[in-house]
Amino acid sequence: MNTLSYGLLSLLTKHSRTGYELMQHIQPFWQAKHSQIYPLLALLEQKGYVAFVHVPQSDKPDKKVYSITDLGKEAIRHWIKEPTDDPVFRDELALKVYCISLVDKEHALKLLADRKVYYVKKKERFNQLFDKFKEESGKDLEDLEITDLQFGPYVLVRKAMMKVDADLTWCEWMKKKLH
Amino acid sequence: MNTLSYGLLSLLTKHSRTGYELMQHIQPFWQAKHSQIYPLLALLEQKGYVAFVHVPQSDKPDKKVYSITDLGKEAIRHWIKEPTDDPVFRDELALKVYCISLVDKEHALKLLADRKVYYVKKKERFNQLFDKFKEESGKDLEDLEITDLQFGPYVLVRKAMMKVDADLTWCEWMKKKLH
DNA sequence: TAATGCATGTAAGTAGTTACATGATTCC
DNA sequence: GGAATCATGTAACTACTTACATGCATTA
Repeated sequence: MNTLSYGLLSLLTKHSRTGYELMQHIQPFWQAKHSQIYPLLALLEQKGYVAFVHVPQSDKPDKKVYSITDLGKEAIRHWIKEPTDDPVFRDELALKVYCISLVDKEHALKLLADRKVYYVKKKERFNQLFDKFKEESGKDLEDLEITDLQFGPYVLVRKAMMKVDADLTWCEWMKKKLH
Repeated sequence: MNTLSYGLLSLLTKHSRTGYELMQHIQPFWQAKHSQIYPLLALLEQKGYVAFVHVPQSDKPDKKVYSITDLGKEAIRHWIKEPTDDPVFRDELALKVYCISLVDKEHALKLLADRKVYYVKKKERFNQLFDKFKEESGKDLEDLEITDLQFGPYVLVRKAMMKVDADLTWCEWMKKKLH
């Protein structure tokens, strides 16, 4: 069982989803393609950690809706208590910035401007997610308890928002430094 | 040529280093093991992007000190101008936090406390790096120009410091939420 | 009419990790 | 006496990406 497998189980604790939906919703936390997810779901099903129902559709392709089993929930509880891997962060931009003195100011500004566009889009997506949370849960988000299924996803959105703000602050700081 | 290969070239623009040193210094920007780096250095040497001198040592194992060639610098200038890959961030903690409602408050606090230790250590390392920069460059770090070889590494340390502060802020915020 | 979204899957390739291998020195 | 650091390398494995494959509906 690799980390992504546990990640898929984790997403299924909130509600049932198709492989396609899992692929979409895991993106903010773990970048994975459908070609990696579908075989893992088959393995999870073999092990009895998930179960699926086949749902035929007429306008769209048929789908498999996966749910987590009690065995799957047990596996998750065990996993959470084990030591956590250090986060892995790989950014080509950082490697380019390291040797930025090799190119002129214009190219450096282009590099930064492109990345800023990426961060701004990301921020918008998280803002939308945040608004969706506000709609879904009737009460004030700040009153969510750890026992609430929404708690985890909510605090993760807050984490992502804090980080993207730090990234944008750096972009602005850099722009000023380059005049 | 993969991204890590360009990363190695990038580190060599500052000064010559051994494979072992490259492995150590690329860690903050790109996590890679020596077993991945040594074969890539051999390829870079074959292509004429780097050159090495064999340095025998008596107390420690002999080493190969690599330098970037003019051809290597050309390759880097071309790479910087090409579109940059989106950053990849994979954090097992995020996946665990997603389904944190499955475990009790004590386990959640343990999870957070462990990660805080990791971030505090990281912050210390960056503070030390920052101090080393201050020593090395005679002038005020804020006066560094893009043409200065130190500029890139310096702004990256600042980026890392901003991000680790955001991470620690989130940890504190979480701790309060969990009482 | 070309692209995008929905929806699943496999095959082939690249990237990254873990383990094996060696050996002196230093630190606890 | 055992672990960590320096220093290089290869072998085997796992994880991840890209490409191939299908097909209908909607949108630009």
